[in-house]
Amino acid sequence: MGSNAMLTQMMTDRTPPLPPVTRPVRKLPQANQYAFMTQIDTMGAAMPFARNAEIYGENERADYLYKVLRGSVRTYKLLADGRRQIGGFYLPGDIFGLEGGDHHTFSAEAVVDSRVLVVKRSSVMGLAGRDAEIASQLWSVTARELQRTQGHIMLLVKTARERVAGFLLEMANRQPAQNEINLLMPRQDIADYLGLTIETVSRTLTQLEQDEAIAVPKSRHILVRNRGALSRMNS
Amino acid sequence: MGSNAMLTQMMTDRTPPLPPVTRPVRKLPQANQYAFMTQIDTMGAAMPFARNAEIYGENERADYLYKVLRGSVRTYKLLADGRRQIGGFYLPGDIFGLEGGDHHTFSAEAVVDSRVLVVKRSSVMGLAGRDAEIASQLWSVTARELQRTQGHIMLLVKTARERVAGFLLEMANRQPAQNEINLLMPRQDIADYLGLTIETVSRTLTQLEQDEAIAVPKSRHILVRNRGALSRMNS
DNA sequence: CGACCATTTGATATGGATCAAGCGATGTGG
DNA sequence: CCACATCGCTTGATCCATATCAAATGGTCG
Repeated sequence: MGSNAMLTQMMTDRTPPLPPVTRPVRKLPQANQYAFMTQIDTMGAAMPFARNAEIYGENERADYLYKVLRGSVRTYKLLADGRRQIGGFYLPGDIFGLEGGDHHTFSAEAVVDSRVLVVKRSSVMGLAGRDAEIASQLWSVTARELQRTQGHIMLLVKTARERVAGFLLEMANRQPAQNEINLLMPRQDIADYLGLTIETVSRTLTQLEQDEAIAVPKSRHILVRNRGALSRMNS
Repeated sequence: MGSNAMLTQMMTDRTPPLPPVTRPVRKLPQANQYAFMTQIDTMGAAMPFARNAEIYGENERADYLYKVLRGSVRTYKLLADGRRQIGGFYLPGDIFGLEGGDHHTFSAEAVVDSRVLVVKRSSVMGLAGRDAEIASQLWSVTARELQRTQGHIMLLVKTARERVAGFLLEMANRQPAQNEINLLMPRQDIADYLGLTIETVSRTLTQLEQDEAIAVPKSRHILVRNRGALSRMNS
């Protein structure tokens, strides 16, 4: 709630054109996402968010859309009894907050201190109305997000082992170093993403380590030792 | 696999313009979906599918998109060990098969004898490139599907009772008679949609009936007796 | 060093899966 | 029209994966 006022303020102090963003190169199915990103980069304002700071809240008006510049963002929803479901983790280059309705269905928070590009939704929609290329890229981003959530559904019906393995592969594929995962989020976030408890996540990681599928030199630093074994737990 | 050949054939025998489709009026967030539907109605061919017939298979090229005219369609994915996850149920007026990649990530089958409008994806994409209104509606359909899958995720992390209650509410909201649900699918489909077993679904329905939240005069015919009670199991 | 927070590990409880009948509709052939 | 096979659904008994409750360990920062 409070963040919307802050956003509006930030949006109006027209920050100078953004410096080129340095980010790890990520393999993406469609290369043209970069064009879209470059386009909207000039339309918004970069904003810093401290670790755990709210970016927007569930049920707020979805007047902006967002791109991670640095750090990481999680979207989530709270249930009546306090359970929390995380919808996704977003890394530099990822766009989030793009939803069908005019209100957000999830909340968004910074996982670590982060920098986020904030763009007025109406500007993007307006541009898409005039430029077919932008419209197509807007659709691509949304469709890719749809695919991601479908993959998330497939994770949630599996065993704990399979869920954790799937999560690790997903993360590994998004990191520059293919077999080295730097988790930016605590175990509780992983648990809430996978619909498990923190204890089960921890135990499962220990198991995977004992089975020599992974190594865990530090709790937030995981090495993939046997990708085949992890993959076999999927599909 | 086989269906693609059939589709191609159907698509080429240019069936005459479709007769106006009669369908129950459904409450939809965006009324303009109808415009989109009317537009694409003229672009494709109507095809019949028998109960359980495959409409397309996972990993096939996504060269077409589809709209249910009559009956019902389910999308699903099989896991290595034979488990089946249903991604969604589509009713008359619903569009399905619209995916980000160029290959389908789910398979689609008719739940009951159905009639489906089949439209070349490239035609719709081409039209969207020239007509901003169509492009916007294409985006809306995709974004709404994204919201649906997010709702599905929220279901999958709940208890059996909550999942079944959520499913019933979802179905009730899609039926013309708000408190009367005519299930077109067998219990196994419900189970595979909710990530439960058929036995658990059955037991849970019995429980809900004992708690007077619903009545089940026939196994495929459910009456919502206490919507509040069902809703309270959600959120 | 000590306080605090994140993570792991251990012991026990439980919701839903599994295994196994039973039951009620629907349809088919005699 | 009935006998009986089939299929979809329900109900019962038991088991097991993961949750819950509890405590120990480790890591970070003042």
